[in-house]
Amino acid sequence: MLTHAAEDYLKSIYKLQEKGGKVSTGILAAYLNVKPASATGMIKKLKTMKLVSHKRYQGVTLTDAGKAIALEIIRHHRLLELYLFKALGVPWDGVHEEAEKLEHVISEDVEARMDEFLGYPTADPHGAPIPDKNGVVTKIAHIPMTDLREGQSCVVAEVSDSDSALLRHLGGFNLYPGTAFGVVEVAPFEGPFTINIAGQQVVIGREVAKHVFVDNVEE
Amino acid sequence: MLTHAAEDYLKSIYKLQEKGGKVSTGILAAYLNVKPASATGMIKKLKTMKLVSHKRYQGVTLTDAGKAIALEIIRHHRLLELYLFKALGVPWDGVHEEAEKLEHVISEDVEARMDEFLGYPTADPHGAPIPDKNGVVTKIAHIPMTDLREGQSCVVAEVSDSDSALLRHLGGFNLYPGTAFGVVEVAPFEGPFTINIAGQQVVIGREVAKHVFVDNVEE
DNA sequence: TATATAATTTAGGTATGCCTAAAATAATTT
DNA sequence: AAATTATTTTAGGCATACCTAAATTATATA
Repeated sequence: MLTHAAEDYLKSIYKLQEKGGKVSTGILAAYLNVKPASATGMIKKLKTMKLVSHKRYQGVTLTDAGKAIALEIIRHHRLLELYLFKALGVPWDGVHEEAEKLEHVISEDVEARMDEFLGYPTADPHGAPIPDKNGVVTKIAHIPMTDLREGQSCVVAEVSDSDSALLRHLGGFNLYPGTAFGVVEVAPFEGPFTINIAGQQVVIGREVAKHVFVDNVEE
Repeated sequence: MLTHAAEDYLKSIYKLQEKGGKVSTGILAAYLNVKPASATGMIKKLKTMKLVSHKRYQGVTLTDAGKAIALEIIRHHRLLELYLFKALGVPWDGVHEEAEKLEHVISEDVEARMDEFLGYPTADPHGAPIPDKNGVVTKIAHIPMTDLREGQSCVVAEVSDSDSALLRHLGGFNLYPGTAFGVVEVAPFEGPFTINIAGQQVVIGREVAKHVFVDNVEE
């Protein structure tokens, strides 16, 4: 069995790999809030377990085995988030932190029961895809909200998680995955968006909009 | 924040203290499946934190602060057991192991939500009392099933947890807390019990009966 | 190309929590 | 009371996973 720390490293490598670009020791360390030297140490250990491949100064890559574990942890995390949200009413800006601890200790049996309770969902409360039992992720390319123009309407697909202040802010506007809105006005010079959401007109700053992704864009 | 190991030690000291008798290093170590030397080390650490008092060769005692933490962990454990059982249908012989891991990571917020969902219960699936938020345990003295005589009827109050084979065995007879049964016959020479439970007549070995406690005994 | 800067790795140290083996202390038996 | 036995504690080790500081390697600049 892997340690929690090792699982966190694999998960982080996967996520950074997804974002594209090479996953250097430094980037990984920064992401995990540890020092580069610590990341080097763990990478060495994961390498002996054949979960990552790594050439000095060249960045890390997950092996198939490593990727499978990373996806398992991510599945735990996202199912837990959704379960906490739906079954226990934990606010969406709190589920991430909670799931971060639970993902390492939940059994496959309990996970399967939560999965069933939730009706085999495919996205967590932030809209991120939940890998299936076999580690298959169905990725859908979403449109950044910042690409929207005046007069367009759409549906929120996903928002960045892990910043709970941002999530509370978005929640205040009802900007949850599945919610539809229309763009009323885009201020010039890369300014804020005025949108019509649930009958309300609200202004969303550009920095905030960068963290929102949408689907079903129509004129 | 305490480590998981430290929490386990406090919980174990509490439970052993409950059973009566002095809690020696050796007994504590055996209970936790570690060597006596390891227990000595942790006791020393807990002592510097003023969570236990300890005089060399004299056994450990929880301080008020230590007892409060022990009860908090026990509350986590038992609420989790009941939640897993009622909300997710985890079989009662599996909830202990699962709760053992979760009790150290569950937040007070999630715990409060589970408590509410369960309607502020006072006993776990094995009939053990759940301490309240303030660490108050309402203990009820139960009667050992082995004290029962022919012709008496009663209601199962509590069974020992932590031995899942035993729990599966008892579950096979419907011998859950809350279930009523009557004693049909007690075999001589400290022999087995024949009981009438849910219309069925079943034989319960004495070694098994030792782990069952009952209430509401009537002739 | 040589040098300065940045990233990475190595080396050595800390804390936790377990271990074994030996020493110290207590309890029991003769 | 003395000797044996059992328990507890001390001493020293190991693995994990972090740290800092120094050495190495790569990259960018002059």
